[in-house]
Amino acid sequence: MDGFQRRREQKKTHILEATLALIMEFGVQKVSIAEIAKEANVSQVTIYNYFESKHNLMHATFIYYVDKVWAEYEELLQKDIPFPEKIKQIIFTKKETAKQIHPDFYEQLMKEYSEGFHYLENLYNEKAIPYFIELFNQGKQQGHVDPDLSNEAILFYIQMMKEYIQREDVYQKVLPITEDLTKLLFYGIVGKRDN
Amino acid sequence: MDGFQRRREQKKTHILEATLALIMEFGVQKVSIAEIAKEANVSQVTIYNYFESKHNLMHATFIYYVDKVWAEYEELLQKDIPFPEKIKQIIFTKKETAKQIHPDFYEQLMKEYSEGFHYLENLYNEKAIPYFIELFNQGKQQGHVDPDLSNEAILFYIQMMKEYIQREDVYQKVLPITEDLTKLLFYGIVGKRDN
Amino acid sequence: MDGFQRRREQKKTHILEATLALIMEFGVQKVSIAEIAKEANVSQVTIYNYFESKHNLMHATFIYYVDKVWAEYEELLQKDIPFPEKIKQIIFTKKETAKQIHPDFYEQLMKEYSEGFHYLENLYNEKAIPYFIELFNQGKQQGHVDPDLSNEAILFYIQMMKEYIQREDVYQKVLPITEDLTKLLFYGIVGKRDN
Amino acid sequence: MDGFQRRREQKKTHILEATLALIMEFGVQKVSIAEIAKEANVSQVTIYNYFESKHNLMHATFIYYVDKVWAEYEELLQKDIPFPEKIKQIIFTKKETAKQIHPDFYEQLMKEYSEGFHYLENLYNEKAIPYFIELFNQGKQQGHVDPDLSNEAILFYIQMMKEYIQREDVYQKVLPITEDLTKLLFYGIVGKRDN
DNA sequence: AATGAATGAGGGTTCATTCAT
DNA sequence: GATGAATGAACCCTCATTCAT
Repeated sequence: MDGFQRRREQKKTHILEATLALIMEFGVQKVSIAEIAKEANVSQVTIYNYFESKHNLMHATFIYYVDKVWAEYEELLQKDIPFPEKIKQIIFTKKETAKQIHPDFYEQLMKEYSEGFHYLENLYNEKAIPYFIELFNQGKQQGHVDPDLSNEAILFYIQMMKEYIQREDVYQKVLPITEDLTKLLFYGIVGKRDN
Repeated sequence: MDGFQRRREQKKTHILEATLALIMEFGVQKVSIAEIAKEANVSQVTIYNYFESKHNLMHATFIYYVDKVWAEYEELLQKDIPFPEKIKQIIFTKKETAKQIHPDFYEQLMKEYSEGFHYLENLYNEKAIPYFIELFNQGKQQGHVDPDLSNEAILFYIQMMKEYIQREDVYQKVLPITEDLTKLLFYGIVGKRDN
Repeated sequence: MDGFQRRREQKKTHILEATLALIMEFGVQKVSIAEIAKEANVSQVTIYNYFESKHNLMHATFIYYVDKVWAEYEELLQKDIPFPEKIKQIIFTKKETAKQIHPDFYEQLMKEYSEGFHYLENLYNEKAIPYFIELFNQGKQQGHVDPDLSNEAILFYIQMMKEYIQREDVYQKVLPITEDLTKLLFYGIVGKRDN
Repeated sequence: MDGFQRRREQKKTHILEATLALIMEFGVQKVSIAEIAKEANVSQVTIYNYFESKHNLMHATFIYYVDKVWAEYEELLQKDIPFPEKIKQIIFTKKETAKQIHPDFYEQLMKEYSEGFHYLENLYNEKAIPYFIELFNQGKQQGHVDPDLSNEAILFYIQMMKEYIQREDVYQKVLPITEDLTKLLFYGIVGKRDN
């Protein structure tokens, strides 16, 4: 990649960062191209030169975001720590990237940007899922996980806790009850029967 | 309330229903006053005569919606059925009203319509919470619930499952794993230790 | 039609007149909605309330124009004057409406507004053509027209002269040679063989 | 002209060809500099380096076009064939160059590019007209043309038929009635009196 | 000399809101 | 009290043209 290309990529990234920041706070619809241009210190047309339309810009921003999240995630998955600790970290570690995520962002991802969504699903199915399956199977062998539970259900369950807990409006309430939530995760509402 | 007042209330309700229907499908931002007016078969100005601004209309619609949901909910809470069954119903019964709820709806509720949000919180704190506390306490006494768990944590947990499962994009995936999710709810990932 | 409807129609006509005037001078593309709004003393949005889009406005303007032209034309066709005189008037009478017609107008009619074009063709086929056929047949019987010529060819020929002569850039040159052009029309370049 | 100059001219011609092709299909207004640049495989700025503005580029393209048309035309005029045959060819021969001409092209020529127009008129007056005058005079002497008709009128007449017939929307209709149109050209609507 | 990048001005369109009847 | 009509502001997008390399 020559100097031109590199500068171009840098600027693109710059615009994507600005877009992401604004989108996460205000949502896709409330952010105008004019605002993005201002935030990124470029003219509106420059954005069009790079991304052709608001739709495309949003699509590209999604991809950019997903890649970023995945990069952070992967690191955690590779860590060599005991099973229960890893599960706890997966659920309760609030990722930098997800901090200020705006619900509208996901909504748009689902409804209007199906391409972006497929990209996400692909990544998920081909990289994340296989890893989790392996993780759960290990957990079952080591006696940390009820072997009668389907991996799908466990994955769903963990995904649920993770996503819900990261919702900005919810996160505040989680902190004081983290310990109890961990217990609920492992032993349910019936609780541990340690006899 | 005289005839005039009653007619006025009817018309208001009519507008609120139309607004709610549109909002739930398309979200607050994508629905214009013109569309609401058309759906409700009134002129735009009539809406302004009743609600003064789009903001106010949305606020009123939230209140209207929350009351409606609560009415449905209350019924379930009063039912005289065993504890585990009631918990399952609370979580897995998909309410009519919530069926097609649009994420944007909650978002707006949180961010822009704090008054509406406070109304919701009030209702929740003063009516729902006390009932749940009572319910959990009973559960603890009957041995269905680990007495060491805080009520806040259990409530949070149940709320989480309920809300997450009712997300339209999620609901489809839940059906085949309902049994396992129930087990997870009661016994956690470690599973039942029935010895 | 009540007062409201009538006022509405008047305003519509007003906008159509303004549009027509501007279009004829500058062409469809060079005229902006903003300019039309100014010319008609309404806001841009009012135009959208009536016509929904620029495309629709142009379409309506075409219909309006065609009807207008036809009304003028019909009058001439009904006149009770001798055949040669009528032909000459048809060709050389410059109609008020056609005075400042802009080529772009026809072009758009052809290319983008096919509905409008079909309207025009219908009118032509069902009203104008039958009259001409009748006229030419009379002309042939009275010895004014070569009976071997097809009516289609004659009609084409007359249409050609009429249209070409009314082109603004051409009209100026026609005046001094009107007499000769009449001779050419009736006798061709070979000229009259009055023996 | 040295090598630099020659390359420069080639590039200019290349741009002119691209411009002409696009203009003829879409009209002056619908073609953007960006499109021309793409079609000609140069950057937009290169076009500005050569032609300074869109206006100038269009002007140059007109000149280029006119010269091209004239070159084709001249060939026909020089042919040594009988008078009636030559007239017919002049009118009915559809030139390659004119095949896909866009009405907008003429319009712009008339309204905005008066310089280009003068160039055309000059060419016409100084090269074409004298030739036609000579041709018609020969025609008159040979008895093919009514000697009472002014050369201006005949020229106008032929020009009219030629231009009208070459209009793309018209050309289709001409073919089946070519024979009759020829008769009309030579003998008018009254027809040949061959007694 | 040639290019990629950037831009100000303007176009069509939509929307929440007000005016006038 | 209810309505049709009207509007200013804002939005997405395009284009001829200039800047910087």
